[in-house]
Amino acid sequence: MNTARINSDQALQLDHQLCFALYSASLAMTKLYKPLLDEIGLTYPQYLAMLALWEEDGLAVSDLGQRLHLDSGTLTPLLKRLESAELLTRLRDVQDERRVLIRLTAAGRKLKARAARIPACVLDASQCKVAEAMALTQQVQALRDRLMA
Amino acid sequence: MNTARINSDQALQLDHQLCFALYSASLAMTKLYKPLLDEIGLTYPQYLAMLALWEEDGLAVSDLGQRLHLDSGTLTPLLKRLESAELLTRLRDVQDERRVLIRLTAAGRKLKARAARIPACVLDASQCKVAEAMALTQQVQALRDRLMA
DNA sequence: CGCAATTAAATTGCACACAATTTAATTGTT
DNA sequence: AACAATTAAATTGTGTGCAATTTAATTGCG
Repeated sequence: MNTARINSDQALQLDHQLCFALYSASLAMTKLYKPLLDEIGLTYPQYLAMLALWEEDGLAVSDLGQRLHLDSGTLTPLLKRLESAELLTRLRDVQDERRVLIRLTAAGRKLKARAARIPACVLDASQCKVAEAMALTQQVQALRDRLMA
Repeated sequence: MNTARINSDQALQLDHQLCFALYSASLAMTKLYKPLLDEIGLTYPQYLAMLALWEEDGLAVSDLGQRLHLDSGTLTPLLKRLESAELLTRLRDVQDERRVLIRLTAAGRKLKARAARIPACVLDASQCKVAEAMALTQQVQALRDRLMA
C-alpha cells in the first residue's frame, strides 16, 4: 500500500486504525489473563493494582492512580473489593487526613508468589520472544506517553 | 538490560508488562478520542461499531461482533442506544428470524462525513509518521491474533 | 417427520472507566 | 488568624465488557 497518501475512506477503515488494534489487543490480553487470574481470585485491573503494590507498598490512592493512570472513581470501589478479600488495608494517613494509604496484608504479600508464574504463561501464549515483547512494550509505552502529553 | 534472562521479580514489574502498556495505551487513546467523538455524539465503542457499518451496512449483530471482537451482551445495549439516536435500525432477518440486521439510517450514513477528520487528528496527537503508525498497527494486530489463537 | 443439538440475541449480574459533583482536609495569602 | 484556593477521596450516573443463563429459531440426523 502507498503509505504516503491515505484518503479519508481508507483512514476510517477499522483494520487500519491503530486505536482499534490497541483496543482489541488489550481486550484479548484481558481474556488471556482471565483463567490465570481466576486461580488467584483477582480481576485484571485488580492484578495491576497488586503489581503496583508488590513493587511499592503503602501508596496513597492518588499514587496508585498515577501509576495505573486511573482515578479514584475507578480505584475506590476496586480497592474496597481487595480490602474485603483481605489482601490490603485502607487507612487514612495520619499526616494528611485527605489521603488514604493502601497497605498489603500478609495474605496480599503472599499472593505475589502465586502470581509469579503468570508473566511467563502470557509470554508463552503471545508466541513472542522476550526481546520482541520488550521492544513492542517500549513502543506502545512511548505511544501512550505521547497520547497523554 | 539483559534481554535473555528475566527473573520473576522483574517480570512482575508493572512497566515491564506488555499487557499494561496495551491497557494504558488503549485507555489513553479512548480519552484522546473523547472530545472529538463528543462533537458527533458517539462513545468510543459506538464509533467502532459505526466504522464497521460504514464499511459494510446491513450486518447482523453476530457479524459485527466478529469484526469488533465483542459479544451480544455488549453490542445489544450499545446498538439500542444508536437506534434511539436514530443512527441505525435493528430488524429481524426475514430469512432467519434468529438474526437481527443492523442498517444505517440516512443520518447514520451522513455522520461518516463528520467523522472523516478524526483519524488525522488522532494521528497528529500521536506524533507518529503515517508509516510508523501503520507498522505499529500491524505489530499490535499480529500480537492480538496470536493471543486469540 | 420428530426431536436433539446448534445458533443468535437478549437478559442478568458484576466489575470496571470516567465525567461530574460532593465532602473534607490542607495550603497559601494577606 | 481568616478564608479562598487547592488537593484527595468518595459518590453518582452512564456506558461498556463479559460470563452465564434464557428464549427462540434453525439445522441435522435417524
